[in-house]
Amino acid sequence: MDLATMEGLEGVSLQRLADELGMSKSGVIGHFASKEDLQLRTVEAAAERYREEVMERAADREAGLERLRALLEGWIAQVEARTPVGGCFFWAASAEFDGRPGPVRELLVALMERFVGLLEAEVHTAQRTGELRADVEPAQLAFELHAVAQEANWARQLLGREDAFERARAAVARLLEASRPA
Amino acid sequence: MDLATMEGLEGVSLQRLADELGMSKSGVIGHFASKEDLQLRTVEAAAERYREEVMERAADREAGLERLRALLEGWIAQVEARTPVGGCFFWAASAEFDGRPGPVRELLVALMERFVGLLEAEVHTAQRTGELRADVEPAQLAFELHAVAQEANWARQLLGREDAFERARAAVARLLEASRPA
DNA sequence: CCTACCGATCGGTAGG
DNA sequence: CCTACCGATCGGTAGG
Repeated sequence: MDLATMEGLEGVSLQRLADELGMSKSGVIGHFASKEDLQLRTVEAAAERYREEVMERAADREAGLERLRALLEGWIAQVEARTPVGGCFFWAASAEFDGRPGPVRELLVALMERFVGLLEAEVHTAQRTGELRADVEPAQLAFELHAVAQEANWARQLLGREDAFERARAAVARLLEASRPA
Repeated sequence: MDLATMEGLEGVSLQRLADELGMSKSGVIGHFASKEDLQLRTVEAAAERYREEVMERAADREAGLERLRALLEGWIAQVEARTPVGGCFFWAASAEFDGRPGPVRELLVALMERFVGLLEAEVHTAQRTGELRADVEPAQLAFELHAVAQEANWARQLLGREDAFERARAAVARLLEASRPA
């Protein structure tokens, strides 16, 4: 996961991975059916880590606005903890595979749709509890929340902006506040 | 540029480019000092196209809020015109090179800082003309505006969301409206 | 898990 | 602009 975030999933060659692990190339490939299989399992491992560190912790919080905040803060904190070395695995993988058809792209699409869908569902729940206004469009708010989180990763990884995650937190807080009932 | 946006700057091999152009590999390499030189010139060409299609057109508009809107609409329209084939060159190149030190990364950083700086400067101008409130922080607003534009590219290229650019336009309009004087 | 090997492709050079 | 070639590396296999 770390290698793939920095050098790309395609950039993790079997030999390179073998050197990193102190074993032979055939020793590595014995664990995977092919390089594509290695890539799929790497994406699955990143999804599992994300599920544990972000989704499960948020699931303990009350459904609605509180859980929505926990999902976003969990995402931000998790990526922040991985900077400057690598940053967000899914951001890097998205850009690498958005133009390459195949099972890796399809898996990434399914995972990202699930996460964006979770944000949308939590906005919807917060509307039912009256914590967010009914005239807010869940898909639009989820789009903007996800946008500022991804921007934080971009600004930190490419530009080295140390304040990127604080900017994302401020934007999330303002977006949610602007969506509250009068 | 088109090949690099889809397959990555590293993925454009000299042989691949030669095939595409119907010439020999040595014929291609004769025009460049090295593959890194080819990558640098590709980034420069993309920056030049961006300058012509977005920055120069916006420069004709009145400084302040109107020019800020023109910069953002120019960016959105330019990337929208290139989808679904490839999307935004700089988004793809950012993710590919954010973890690779060297002159290509440095060039990308300089270009992206210039563009974000231009947005910030235009916010500042709009504050001086009274079109935007003085208590708005230019760097924070520029962060959020840039975020929704990048998110549109991500949502369209990876998820195939046809409404991504309309969502970005709506978010830009709302962000600017929320920053106007009471 | 290993060594040894396959054909293909990589960036780049020599020489014209 | 070309052909011909260099050593290195790619994913993957054979055989143990």
